[in-house]
Amino acid sequence: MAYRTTERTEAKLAETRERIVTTARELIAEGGYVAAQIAAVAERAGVAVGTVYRHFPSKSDLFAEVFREASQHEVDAMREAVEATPGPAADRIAAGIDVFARRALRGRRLAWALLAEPVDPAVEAERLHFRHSYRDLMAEVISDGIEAGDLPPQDVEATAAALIGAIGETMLGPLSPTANGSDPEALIASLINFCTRAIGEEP
Amino acid sequence: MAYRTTERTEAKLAETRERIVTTARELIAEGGYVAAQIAAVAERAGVAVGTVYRHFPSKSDLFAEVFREASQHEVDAMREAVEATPGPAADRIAAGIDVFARRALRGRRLAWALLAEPVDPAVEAERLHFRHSYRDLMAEVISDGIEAGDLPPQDVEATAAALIGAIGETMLGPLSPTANGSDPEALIASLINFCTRAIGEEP
DNA sequence: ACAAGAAGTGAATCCTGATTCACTCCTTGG
DNA sequence: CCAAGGAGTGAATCAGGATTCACTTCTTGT
Repeated sequence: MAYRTTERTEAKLAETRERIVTTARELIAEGGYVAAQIAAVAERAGVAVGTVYRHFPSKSDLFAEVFREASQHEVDAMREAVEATPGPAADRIAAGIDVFARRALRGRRLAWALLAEPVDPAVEAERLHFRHSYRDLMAEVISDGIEAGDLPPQDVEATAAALIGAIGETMLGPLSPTANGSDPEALIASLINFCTRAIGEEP
Repeated sequence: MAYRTTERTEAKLAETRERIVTTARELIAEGGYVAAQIAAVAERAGVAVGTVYRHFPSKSDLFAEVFREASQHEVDAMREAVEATPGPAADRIAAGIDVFARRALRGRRLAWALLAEPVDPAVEAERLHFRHSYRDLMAEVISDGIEAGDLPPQDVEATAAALIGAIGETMLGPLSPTANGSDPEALIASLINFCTRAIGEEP
């Protein structure tokens, strides 16, 4: 045996892999899944098609990873906002939505891809996980609010799911007024009002 | 000239066309767009593939029609419920949601396909129209409510969009508790509570 | 019964990408 | 410098469906 990958080589490998993932995310952010063919990723990343397959067994696997990283990032941001906010449940949820909304406004395409654009089953599984995280985060805060007496009793899961739907539709859905350049600040304010009322708090 | 289609022939033509559309809708209701290949539609409808193309220039056109009919039907049902309900805006919206929710529970697959499953652009245009109709219906009622002093002033469009999102997610989305057999009645009640609060009415 | 004009048929073709793999190029340890 | 063990390459292959079209089978009016 005369060849065994050394640390330097490993690093180069990892770098290439990373570049592929990053490129894939960029392409999705620009044109959604349709624009993210393996050939396109390879070209933009400066490698051959075969190289992509040396790092990922299939397209699904590559995109599952892209998805996982990107969504984790989003959820972390929202969680951080929620946890950094003191006060009653309504305020904490408002803070979370605010962060979500602003992040979604930059990078609509990517946000939409993460939240709603259809993909193959393997990637869909990642999305489900992602949505669950969002919902659980909301549900947790609402539960606390109910216990503290800030919010009326309610089906926490259902409320949380409905909140996710409302947020997604308002910011990213086909009905979203953000599509036609209306004032984003006003939209965010409306959304927060809506959600605040919806959980049972007077705005 | 020795042949000109007669009334009887026309009728047979129309019947075949109708059968194709109906079959396509059934297939979507059973397995979504993936299950609705032209070949499958043709076979189930008892015609040859070529015949489908004699009636519709392309797959998109066929499904756009399926879509248009089905969604019109849904919106009509909701509109009817809203218009048949007297009283304050909150009650009317609750009635609309109730109808939507119950219809969605039967035929989840079709409802999801209509509302959210990804499709090609031509069909997507129909969906947009469909969602707009829903939103406008909600928006109209909310506006009336505000004018009548039943509801607080708010961005009507944004509220309506958020409602659609909340309803869709709750009843059909991947987070929907309906997926795992929880009590549908309770879910509908929660949803209506949520929406009622969200538009600014005490439940 | 016949010819013209349509409608029906489905095997063959096309298209769009994902996936493979025989071959070339590097790295490494001896 | 050499041979072994990977890593990189991209043209060729596959696959899944939509779409076509040369040919067959009705229908109708004379």
